[in-house]
Amino acid sequence: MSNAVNPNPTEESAGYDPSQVELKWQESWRDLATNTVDVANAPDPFYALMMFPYPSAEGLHVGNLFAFVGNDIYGRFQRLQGHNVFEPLGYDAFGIHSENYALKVQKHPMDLIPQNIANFRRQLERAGLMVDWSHSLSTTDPEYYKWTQWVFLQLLKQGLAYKKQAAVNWCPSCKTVLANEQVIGGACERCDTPVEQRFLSQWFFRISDYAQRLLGNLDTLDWSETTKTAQRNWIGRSEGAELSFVAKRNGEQHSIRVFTTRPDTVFGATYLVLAPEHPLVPSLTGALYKSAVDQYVARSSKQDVVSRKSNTEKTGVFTGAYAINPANGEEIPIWISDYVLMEYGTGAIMAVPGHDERDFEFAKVFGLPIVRVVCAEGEDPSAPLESAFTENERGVIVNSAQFDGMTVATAKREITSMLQAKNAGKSFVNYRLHDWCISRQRYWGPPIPIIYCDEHGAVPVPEKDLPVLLPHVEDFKPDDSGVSPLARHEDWYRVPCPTCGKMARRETDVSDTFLDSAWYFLRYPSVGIDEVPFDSSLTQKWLPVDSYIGGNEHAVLHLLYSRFITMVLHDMGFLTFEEPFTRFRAHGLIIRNGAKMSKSRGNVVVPDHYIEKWGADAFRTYLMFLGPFEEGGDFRDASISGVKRFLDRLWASVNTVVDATNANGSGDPEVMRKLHQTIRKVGEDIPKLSYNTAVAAMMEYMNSLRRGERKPVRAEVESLVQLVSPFAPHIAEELWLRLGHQESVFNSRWPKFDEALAAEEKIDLVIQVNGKTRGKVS
RNA sequence: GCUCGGGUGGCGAAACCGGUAGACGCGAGGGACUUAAAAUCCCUUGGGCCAAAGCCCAUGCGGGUUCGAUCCCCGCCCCGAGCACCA
Repeated sequence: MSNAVNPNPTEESAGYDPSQVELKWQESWRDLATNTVDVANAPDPFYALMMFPYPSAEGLHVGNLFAFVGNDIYGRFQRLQGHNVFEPLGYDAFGIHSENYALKVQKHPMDLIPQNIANFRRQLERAGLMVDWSHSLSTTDPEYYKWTQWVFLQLLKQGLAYKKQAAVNWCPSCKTVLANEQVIGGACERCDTPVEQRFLSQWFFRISDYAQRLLGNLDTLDWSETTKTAQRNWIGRSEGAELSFVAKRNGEQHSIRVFTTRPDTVFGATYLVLAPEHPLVPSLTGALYKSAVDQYVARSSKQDVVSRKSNTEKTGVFTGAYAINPANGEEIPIWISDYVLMEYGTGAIMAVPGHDERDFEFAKVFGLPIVRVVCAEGEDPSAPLESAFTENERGVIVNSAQFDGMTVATAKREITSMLQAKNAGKSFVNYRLHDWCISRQRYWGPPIPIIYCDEHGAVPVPEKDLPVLLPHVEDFKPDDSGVSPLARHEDWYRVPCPTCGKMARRETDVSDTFLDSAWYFLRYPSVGIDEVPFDSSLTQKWLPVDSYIGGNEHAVLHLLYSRFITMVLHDMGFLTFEEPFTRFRAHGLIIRNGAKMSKSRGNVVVPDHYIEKWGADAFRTYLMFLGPFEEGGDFRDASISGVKRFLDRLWASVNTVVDATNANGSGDPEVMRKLHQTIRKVGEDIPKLSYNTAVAAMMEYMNSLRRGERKPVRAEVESLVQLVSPFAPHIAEELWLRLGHQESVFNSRWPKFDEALAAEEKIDLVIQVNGKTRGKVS
């Protein structure tokens, strides 16, 4: 006999060989369509959704798998509860990511993406997910993006899509426009290049019209609190007042509107500041000041956003003009400074240096008057301010005529109504949320379905002509002309006007990837239906999504955009609900050596060889055992052996039962009690996504099952197999079969626990003296 | 700066509603089996004092409330995430 023998005996019942078991069951699930749902006829639908991945060339990494497995466990558990669980999975394959990669390796994304998808599919199947592959999709399929274009046309129809010439964030490295939310600290979120300002004509969605609804509905959603907070911050509601200051110049009156959260301090407004881009700047600037103002405006428009926003010292110029403070009739100077942003509020502020740090700093630099209008109790109202007094909780109004002595809260209200009576102000709620710029001057996305005609302007492509196919062009490299590479392809670009038939031009921009992902969950149940984006009865049946799991990196953008699109489609009568995700939980991040996994850091861990070595079941269970699902953790392979040992013991215990001639006894009372406690514990933990403690509980049970020399009986192991099945589906399926069941364990029902049995039988009475434990009586 | 998380053994972590802190796993130490190793199985494992029974200390730091605090309150320190010249 040769020494190079296979360490694993091949005899069926002898040893546990994960890969043999797993491949066998994966094939069986495929053949028997175990994971496929009859979407039209499911009596008890449950939609368990996971955020779809971007199919990168590197393949699925353990961070992705961690999230998918977490969702899979939840889905399988719901199935064992008797629901018809729909767990679809597709690919978010458009976008700058794929395009940049394609450019780098000099291949066409239309060739690359299918390869990547095939690789992902292989990895996902190997991991044993309960995915219904008959309802998969890719955002790059024309039969999908046809409807993405349709969504755009619906927003256009509602007046919620509009085009404007706008200062946009331009990434000089990616050579494209970025949405505000893709600019992180003034730099491109993808390549960290400082972002510049450019003026381009862009398509926007009026998401800011929905700010209040998007904010208000959050209170009704069962979502991770962290995610809701992030959305609230992003929407950024500020309550205050909009005030008007009148300025005169060359006999003309100009009303300058400002937004403030502190109308109570208006008596302390000693000057106004306009953003350099403010439209009134030219008409307010006096002849003497023109060259200084022009210079300043030119300088700030050239400056990139990063350095402008991180300017430490206040800079600015005087316009030569004055305005009247509507509260006290005083003339106050009008300045220009880049610390006032055109994008927020009205692009102009009233400066109250006594009670705003930035205004204080500015006033110090330019020697402008600082007036105190709020005092802490007992303070001298005439004492000069050393710094801005911004605390308003215990402030009292001073130097403000009849409002003196009021609290800040009262003065806010009273002063606003006084100004309103003078027609110089009103209460106003301002939001930080900006309209969503969806134009991208790139190739790899769905073309925006618009045709420009000299006579008829921007004409929507008729719905019957959708999709506007993205042509397969060899030359898709962006340049810095500011127009999409598609503009260089005349045969695609020139097209007759749908209205008059004269030659016209296509819109050459493609839409933002976030639009692709803002409605994909509506499509899954209807995959394969050509006539509509989502069939109304299927949608009625499956949506809103019962459980959505995804990363918190999408807490703001993707989730906000999806909610917005859903609301719009609801308002148009396409949907009966206005919130797409009933329940959302953010999973934690799997990090490696203290850092997020990324190719550039070189710390990406691919699951393939772990699955090969330990098996998908052990790897899945290990990932869940690593730490709390909603917190994630550092990836170490250290304790995977413990999980594997647990599965080995499970295998051995169940096979002992299978091999025994008479294992049908009633079970050891102590063990049975523990079993029922475990059934209860695991059943409580899974819905809470407390997977690590569920695994611990099963391990604990395994320990008590094996105590002593005794052999387990059927009653002691049968439901354990069911408890394990969401985590380790293959081994569970195999053991279930060996226990003599004809049907899949996933067609069985989650075991019930016996209340009385599961209750603690012994009560430990702890004796404490002066709060210190002094012993116990059982 | 503001808003959320979080800080517990050598490590990952558990602890319901204020009631035996450290379940479960890894690692480490010891033992059984073995010619030997691997695998498997058993025991020990927060720190300290003690021959032992037992006692003391311990959940980032300092106070407080309570018969009793990892948990509640006040004041700090550190780590992570988000927002940020947002008026």
